Amino acid sequence: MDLEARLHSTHPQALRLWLRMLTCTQLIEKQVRAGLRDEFNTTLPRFDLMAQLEREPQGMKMNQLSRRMMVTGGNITPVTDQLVKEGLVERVNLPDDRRAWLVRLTPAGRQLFKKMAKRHEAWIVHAFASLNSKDMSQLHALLGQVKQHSVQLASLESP
Amino acid sequence: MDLEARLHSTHPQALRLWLRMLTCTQLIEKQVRAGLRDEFNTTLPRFDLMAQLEREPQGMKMNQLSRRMMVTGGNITPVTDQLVKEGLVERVNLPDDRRAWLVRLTPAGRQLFKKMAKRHEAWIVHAFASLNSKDMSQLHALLGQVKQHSVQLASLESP
DNA sequence: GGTAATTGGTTTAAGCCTAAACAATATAGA
DNA sequence: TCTATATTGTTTAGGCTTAAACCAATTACC
Repeated sequence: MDLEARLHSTHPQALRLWLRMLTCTQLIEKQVRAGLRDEFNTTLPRFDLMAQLEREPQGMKMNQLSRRMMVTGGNITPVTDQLVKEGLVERVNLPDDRRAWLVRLTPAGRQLFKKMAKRHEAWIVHAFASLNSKDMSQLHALLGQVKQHSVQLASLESP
Repeated sequence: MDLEARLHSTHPQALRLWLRMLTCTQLIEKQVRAGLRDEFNTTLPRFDLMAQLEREPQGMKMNQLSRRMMVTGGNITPVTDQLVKEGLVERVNLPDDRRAWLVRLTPAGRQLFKKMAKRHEAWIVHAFASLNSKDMSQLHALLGQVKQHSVQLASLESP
């Protein structure tokens, strides 16, 4: 009873593969969102933003954040606003560029993120628990090919 | 410069795999959305709804639609409204249940969907063009395991 | 037959997302 | 220098999404 149900038997392999991949991603993503909501009263975009910042202790510009998170710039502003309001993130003035901010985790943000990341990791490990290590690296490699191809296409379109 | 960039080397295999899968899905989905917008001035949810209806010529109840599309019920109403306004879909009264509608494609909707489906299929085939047939069935099988596991988890949580 | 629980669809509030337009600042080149 | 162009972040309008509350109709069961 999911997306794959609509397939004609004549549809090509790629279409079946795509719908299955989409279903998997949606199922896992729903679980992660539900966990973040139920256990931490937060959302996936907020978690993702914090995850990016955790990797860059000196902070990141809004711009960098939107590229890393693969979302448009107009998205980062309200999510950052919310995290600032919660005291998890701060905006620092950049002396050499008065247009830009440097966004970084506060100590409270860093501390909370550690807890969230641990739970997040557990959910993901659980989601892929039916695969052994060899399966996972095979899947990783195959998706690597798909990703590389898609990235090339995307960069051709917007040079 | 994407989601995977934030990984520590110590993060487990499952997390790396998940982020790569997410990146792939997002890249392909963005291309599909852009295509639907640029070539047909429509959106992915509208296309998905029409795709479900195309499989069921006699029509579907709103309820069925939301389950198949894996979205909540409140979602189907405005998307259906829009498609009705465009004359692509119609709501038919159900004689034996006055609460429910039967939603089905109009002839115009069916005709347009055929064109869109053809293009959609081409985009997806293109997205997976870097994989040969054997790769694709391997990927399909691995994702099948992941899906089955996730579906079981989901059904345990909401019985 | 009559109440209770369920089901079908809609509405609401809140949040995320995009594309496009915008203002402020920075940079490059004549 | 001075102007054109690019970059940075924000805002806007429109649409999707969810959870929760809601109403109407149906079904189950006493």
